[in-house]
Amino acid sequence: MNFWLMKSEPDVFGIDDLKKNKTEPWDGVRNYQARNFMRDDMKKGDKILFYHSSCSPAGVAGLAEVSKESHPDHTCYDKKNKYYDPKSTKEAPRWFMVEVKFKKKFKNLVTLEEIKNTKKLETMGLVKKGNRLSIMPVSEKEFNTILKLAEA
DNA sequence: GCCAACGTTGGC
DNA sequence: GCCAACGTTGGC
Repeated sequence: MNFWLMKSEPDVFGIDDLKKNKTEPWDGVRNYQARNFMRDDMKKGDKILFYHSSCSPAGVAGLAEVSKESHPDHTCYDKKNKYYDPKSTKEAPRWFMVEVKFKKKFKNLVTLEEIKNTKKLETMGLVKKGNRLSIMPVSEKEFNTILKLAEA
């Protein structure tokens, strides 16, 4: 079992949207490192911290889990789609995605500020300088610490 | 809207 | 393979 943090902009797709849709294909990821995590390491049932970025306040908004493992991201084949990539073909797909399932919305957002102020969480990729990945691994300890903060 | 940090692209 | 130019991310 692995643990992950996935970023999303709530103006575009937030925890409430996931709650409403129940599941969501995580399409549009066009970063190789993030793609590799989805393609190679994310397994069904893995737990996900759903993070709201580019908003105020930014922070972990709830929990999700992987409901479908890696499969090609179809949005790169569609010329009209903003994620269209002519270098990715059906024969040799370049981009992959997983499907995520809603688990829980936190009563209280665990804000980025709180995370920064928590000693146990200073190892998180999220708060390391220069890390702008939209998907990143989280340790079980970090995951549980976030849960505690959410319940506090 | 600004801007620092970083990834990607493309000419050489 | 280098590196300048450009695009994107994301907190503030």
